[in-house]
Amino acid sequence: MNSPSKSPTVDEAPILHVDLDAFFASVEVLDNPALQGKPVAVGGAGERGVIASASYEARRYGVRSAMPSVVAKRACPSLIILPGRFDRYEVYSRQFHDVVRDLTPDYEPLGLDEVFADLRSLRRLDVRPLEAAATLRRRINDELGLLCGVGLGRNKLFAKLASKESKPRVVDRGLVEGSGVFWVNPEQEAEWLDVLPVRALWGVGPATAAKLAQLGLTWVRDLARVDEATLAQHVGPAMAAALAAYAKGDDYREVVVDRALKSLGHDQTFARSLSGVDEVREALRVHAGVVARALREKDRVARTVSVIVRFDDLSSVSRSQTLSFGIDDEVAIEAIGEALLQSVDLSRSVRLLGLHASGFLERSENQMQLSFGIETASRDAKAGAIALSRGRQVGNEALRDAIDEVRRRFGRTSLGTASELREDGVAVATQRGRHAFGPEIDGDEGDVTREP
DNA sequence: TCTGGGGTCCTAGGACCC
DNA sequence: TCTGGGGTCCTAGGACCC
Repeated sequence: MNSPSKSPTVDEAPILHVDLDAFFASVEVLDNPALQGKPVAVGGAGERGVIASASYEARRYGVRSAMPSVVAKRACPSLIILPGRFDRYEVYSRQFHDVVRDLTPDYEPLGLDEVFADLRSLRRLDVRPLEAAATLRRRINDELGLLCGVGLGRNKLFAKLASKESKPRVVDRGLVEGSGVFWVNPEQEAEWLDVLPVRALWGVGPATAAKLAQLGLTWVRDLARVDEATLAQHVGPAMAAALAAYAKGDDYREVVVDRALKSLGHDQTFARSLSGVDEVREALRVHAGVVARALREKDRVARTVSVIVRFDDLSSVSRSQTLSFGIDDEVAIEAIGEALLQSVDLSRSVRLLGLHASGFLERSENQMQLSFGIETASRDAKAGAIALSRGRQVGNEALRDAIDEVRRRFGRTSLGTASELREDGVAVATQRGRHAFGPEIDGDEGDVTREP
């Protein structure tokens, strides 16, 4: 479908998409050459593990990412499943971004192993997209030792489809080489869309595909014959608008440079489900440490804390609380988390516990929030400001008020833990000892030491 | 075969303000 | 006295992406 005689200009192929091949697994092979040529995967090896990345040798046996590890192991008994080493992948990811940045600063990462780039600012330099893509690919291979596919197109939709097309494919357990670089010529866009299942579109997963199937919509070309209002009744206005655009080959998503982080968190599925309040609380304490350290590392404070609990039947519930000020320390995050958990039925086995922070403020904004609180007499912010004036980052009083607020919302006598509340309704976390809310919290940047 | 962990975005309902 | 509509924020849940 490529027209080899023509080399598009930047205006004909403005968007580029790069996707590293089998990224995590490839890094593992680079770090341990003895793995070369073997079926390797990165993921959880336990009963509840899933595959995050699989080498092409593993893919020949049908191993795919998101596949449960037990299934993968059955498909490929010799599969070597390694735990993820995300610090390593981040090192490679940064090098990958460095190479892309040499081409253009107008790029947008997606996860660790993909980027979109907008080439239009290179117009005056007479950059030819196909040549630039080939150079990019060669450099990534030479300098990082990694293979990748590069796609070019009029927009993100076609650039991404093109990079996928450029990749090696498993056919009848054999590996078929990809072209490495692929461009969807605008004249051929319609032909492309004609043969594409809706499931191939960005944002169409199993649930949306099922809804569309009920409407008799299987192919992208089918989408062009329903009106957007009808579509919206089934998939919502935003999805309907996106699908209607994709069906015409349009995609209004821009390449967003420096997308701001909006939330961060930590989730863990336990090899053995937790049972009882004590086990869940202990896990929450560990989670709070992880989240707090991540916040401080990224120099953020968060106003909103959320917990998510998934039970053995895979149903889940979430609870969240937004404060008038931001926090970044484990004691505060844990305390809010504990208060939130009080309205969750912890008599059921807990398969997964998640703790998330969002609603970020800059540290300077947080100070303003706290100062402003004095004027508005907002209860928690005022208390926080008073505490701040004493040299503390967030005061005990502010936090206590925030926790009281959670209590008001859910009621004091929540499931499971009511008997463990102190009579004055303060400080859930003080159960474990003197560190929780006592005056010894001085809000410095160091970790609060805790008893084992 | 039975579903991870890092995230983003959307929706709907309720509270609150104007 | 009863009533409106729009905007914004918060919460809970769901879907999706890599």
